[in-house]
Amino acid sequence: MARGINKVILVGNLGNDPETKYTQGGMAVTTVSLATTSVRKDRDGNNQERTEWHRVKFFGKLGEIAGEYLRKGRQVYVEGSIRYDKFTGQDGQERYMTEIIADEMQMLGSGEGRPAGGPSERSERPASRPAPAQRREPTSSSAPPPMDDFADDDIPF
Amino acid sequence: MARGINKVILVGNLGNDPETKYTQGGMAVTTVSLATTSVRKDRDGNNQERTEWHRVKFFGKLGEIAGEYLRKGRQVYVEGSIRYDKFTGQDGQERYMTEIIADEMQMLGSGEGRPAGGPSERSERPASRPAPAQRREPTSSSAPPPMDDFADDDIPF
Amino acid sequence: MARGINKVILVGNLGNDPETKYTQGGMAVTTVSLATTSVRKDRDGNNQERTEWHRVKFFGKLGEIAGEYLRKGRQVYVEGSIRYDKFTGQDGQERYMTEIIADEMQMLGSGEGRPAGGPSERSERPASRPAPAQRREPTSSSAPPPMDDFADDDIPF
Amino acid sequence: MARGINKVILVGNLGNDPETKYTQGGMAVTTVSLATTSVRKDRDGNNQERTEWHRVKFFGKLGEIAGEYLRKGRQVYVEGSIRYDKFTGQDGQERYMTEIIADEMQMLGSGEGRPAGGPSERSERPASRPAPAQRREPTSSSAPPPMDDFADDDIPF
DNA sequence: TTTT
DNA sequence: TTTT
Repeated sequence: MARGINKVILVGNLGNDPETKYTQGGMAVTTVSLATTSVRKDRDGNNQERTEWHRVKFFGKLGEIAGEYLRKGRQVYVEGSIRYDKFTGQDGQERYMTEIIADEMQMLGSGEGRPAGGPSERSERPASRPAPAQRREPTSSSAPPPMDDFADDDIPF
Repeated sequence: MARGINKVILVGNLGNDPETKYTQGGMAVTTVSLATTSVRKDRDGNNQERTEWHRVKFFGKLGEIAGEYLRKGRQVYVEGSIRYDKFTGQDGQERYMTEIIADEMQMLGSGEGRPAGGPSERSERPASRPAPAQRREPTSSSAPPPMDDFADDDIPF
Repeated sequence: MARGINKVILVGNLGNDPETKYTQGGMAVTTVSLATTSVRKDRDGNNQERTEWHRVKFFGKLGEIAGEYLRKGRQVYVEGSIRYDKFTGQDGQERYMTEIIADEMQMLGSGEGRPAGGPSERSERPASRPAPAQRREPTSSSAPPPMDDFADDDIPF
Repeated sequence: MARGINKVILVGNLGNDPETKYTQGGMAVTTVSLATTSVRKDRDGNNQERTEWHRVKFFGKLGEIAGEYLRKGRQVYVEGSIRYDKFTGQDGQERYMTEIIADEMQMLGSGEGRPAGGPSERSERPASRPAPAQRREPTSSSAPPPMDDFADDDIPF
C-alpha cells in the first residue's frame, strides 16, 4: 500500500536546453535544470533573493515531449515528486542527489504549442514558419449528461 | 491542447457514508461530502471557524475503492480538479453545482488498509479486531540502477 | 483548531479585466474570471475540450496588486482555497456561488513586472515606455550561515 | 521580484522524535524526518515499494508547535518549499543537503490537538486519558456579509 | 469571457 | 545556468 503524499509543484525557468538520453529499452529520459527565485526581507529591511536550481527528470512519453519542446529560458509548470538518491562515486565517496521526478508538465507564456527549432530557440529560423493553427471554439460549460449516458471508463473531465 | 492547471488538494473528514452508483456501462461513481474547517481571528480577536463542505466524486476503479473503504468520519486526502456544472432543474430554473473530480485518494489515520465493515463503521464489531499493524520498516533509499538497466516504460518512482 | 486542508492551485488566463471594489474600511477586493482548459479523448477517440471558469477573489494588499497588474488575457498562477457561498437572491430564491479565495498570485509569461496601462493592455501606448529595469544578479546558492548567526524571526527562505 | 513557485506538499509519518534547537535570537528551529512511501509494479508485475525520507525544518512559532506536538510515528501534513544547500565539511569536501522548509503543518489522525507527553508518546501514560473529543459540529456555510460590513484587513476565510 |  |  502506498503511504503518504510526496508532491512537488514548480513554476520556473530553464537554465539551459534539456538533455535527453535513451535507455536500452528505448525510453526517453530528459533532464532539465529549473530555477525558482524567492524574495524576503532580511533583518536590515533589504530584499534578499535566493534561487533554487531544481534537477527535474521526465521519463517516457513526457521525456520526449520535454526534449522536443522545452528550451533554455522557457517558463514551465512541473508537477512531480521528490526523489533522494545516494550512490557511490568513482572515488569511493558516497554522494547524494535530489531529483524531481516529473509526472506533469505544461509550458507557460507565449509560443507554447510550438516545437523548439534547436538549441536555445535560435532566431536564424526562416520567417516562413507555419502558424501554430491550434484554434479552438471554447466549449461552453453545459450540464453533464445523465449518468446512464456514460460508457465504461468514460470518466468525465 | 490543454491550457491551464486546475488542481485541488483536500484533507478532511467525511460527513456521511459514500454513495455509489453505476453507469449503464458499469462504471462506479462514488460521491462523498468532505468537510474542511479553517480558523481565523475576527476583528474582536475571537477565533472564528468556518467549514466548507466539498462534494467529491470518484470515478471508475477509484470510485469502487472509495465506496468500499471510505466511511462517515474518516479522514482522507483527496487530489483532483474543480468542475462547475450548470443544469436546468425540473422547475425550469437554472441551477449550479460545484464538484471536485478526484483523481487521487488516500485514507489517513489508523486502520487505513482495512475495508469498511458497513455503514459508519458499525461498532458492534468484536473488540478482538487485530491491531492495524501500522508499523513499517522504511526501505532505505539506495542508489538508482544505471540507466542502461531500465527496460521500456520502466519509469522509476 | 483548524482541521483540514483546502487548497487550490490554478494556472489560467483571465477572461476579462479585473474588477476592484473597496470595503467601507478601505480594503480592496478584486475579482477576476480565470479559465482553465483540459482535454481528454472521448469514446470515439476525438479530443474533447472543456473550460472551467473560476471566480477568483483577492483581498487587501493582494487585491490592490491584482487590480493594478492583471489584465484580460494574462496568464496567472493563483493559490488559494475554495469557498462555497449560499445566499438569498432578491427573488427570495436561494442561490449558490463558489469562489476561490486567493492568498498567492504570480503573473506568468512576459511583461510580468509591468503595471497594466489600462483596460486590456491597450496597444496605443507610446513606444517610449521605460524599460522595466528589474535586473538582478542571481544569488548563488551558498551554504547557510551557522545557526548562531540567526537573529530572532530571521527565518531563512 | 519573486519569480517562480517552489511548493512541496507532504503527507507522511515521522521517523523519530523532532529535534528542536534555538538560535541566538531565541528562534526555535525544529527538524524532523518524514517518510513517504510509494508503490509501483516492476517489470515482473511485482509491487515495489520505495520510501523517501524528507528532512523537514520548521522555524519560529511553527518550530515550537512542531517540537511540542509531533512525535515519532505521527502522521502529518506539511507544506513548504525545497531548499538545496551546499556546504564544506570539516574534511574540506563539499557536501549537499536538501531540506524542506515548512510553512504549514497539520497533524493527522486521532489525538491531533493533544500535546505530546514525551519521547515517542510513552505508553506508560494512565489509561484515563480523556477521549480526544474529535467530534465536531460543522458550521453551516452561510451567506457572506455584504461587502460594506468588512472592516480594514478583515479578510474572509 | 481567456489562451495557443 | 533561467527569468523580469
